[in-house]
Amino acid sequence: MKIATFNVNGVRSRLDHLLSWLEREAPDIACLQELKSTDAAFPVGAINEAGYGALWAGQSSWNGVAILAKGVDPVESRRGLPGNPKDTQSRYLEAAAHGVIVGCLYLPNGNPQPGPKFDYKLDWFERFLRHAATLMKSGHPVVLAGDYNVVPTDEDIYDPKGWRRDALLQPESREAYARLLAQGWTDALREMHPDERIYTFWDYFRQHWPRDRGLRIDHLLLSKDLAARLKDANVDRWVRDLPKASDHAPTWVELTSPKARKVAKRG
DNA sequence: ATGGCAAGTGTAACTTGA
Repeated sequence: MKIATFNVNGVRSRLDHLLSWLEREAPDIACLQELKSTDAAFPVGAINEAGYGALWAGQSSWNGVAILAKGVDPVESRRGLPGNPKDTQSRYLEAAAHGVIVGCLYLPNGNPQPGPKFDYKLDWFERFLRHAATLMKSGHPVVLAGDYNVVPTDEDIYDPKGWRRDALLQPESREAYARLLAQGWTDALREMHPDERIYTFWDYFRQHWPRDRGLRIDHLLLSKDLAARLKDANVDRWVRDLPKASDHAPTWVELTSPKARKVAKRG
């Protein structure tokens, strides 16, 4: 089973790319971020025609997350993080599909820092940490997939010095991510590729994509039982190479089938 | 320290992203 996350940077302007990617890679579950679309304008018809059920939490102009599931309708388990009813930004959606619970997140960017946007990022992160701990304790098979807007280590960026003041590399951001992993989550890409430089985002400036100057900020975190089923993880770089591409590439994990439960033999 | 590019809103020029 393949589970993917893709920051589309506008689901309507990227619809052709999204459909091409779904057709070619056929993920069983796909988490989308940065829809930049209202709920009413979300292209559910085209996604259904592509063979996917969908849940979405849109918002005018910015943010927005969606969960797609191949051949089934994902069953919503949560819309928005607990802990702050005043937060109206569409950044978290959670559902059950194909035997797993998937949390789709778009963690705030936080620039410029310091400032209110960075404060919001850290506050959102704390609420996410609390909810992630609850999910971990539940014992369910869970994947937390999305755009975390955190470069976990200096091995996850082409030039840490050039970005040292950026919100994505701040000690507070990295420490929060480390605390998340300390709950017992497995960073699937890093687990599969412990010594490789792997990027999921290349900004639009200074020809960073052709020069492969990227950042690893889109992550899939697996609960313990799912980590035991981890078979492969990687980045669909070809999508980033399309004309008018999103600045992120789809990132995915492949899991083996859950171990068949032993059935008592008759007789 | 700043800007480079892109998308949305809305139709000029801003806000935001990372």
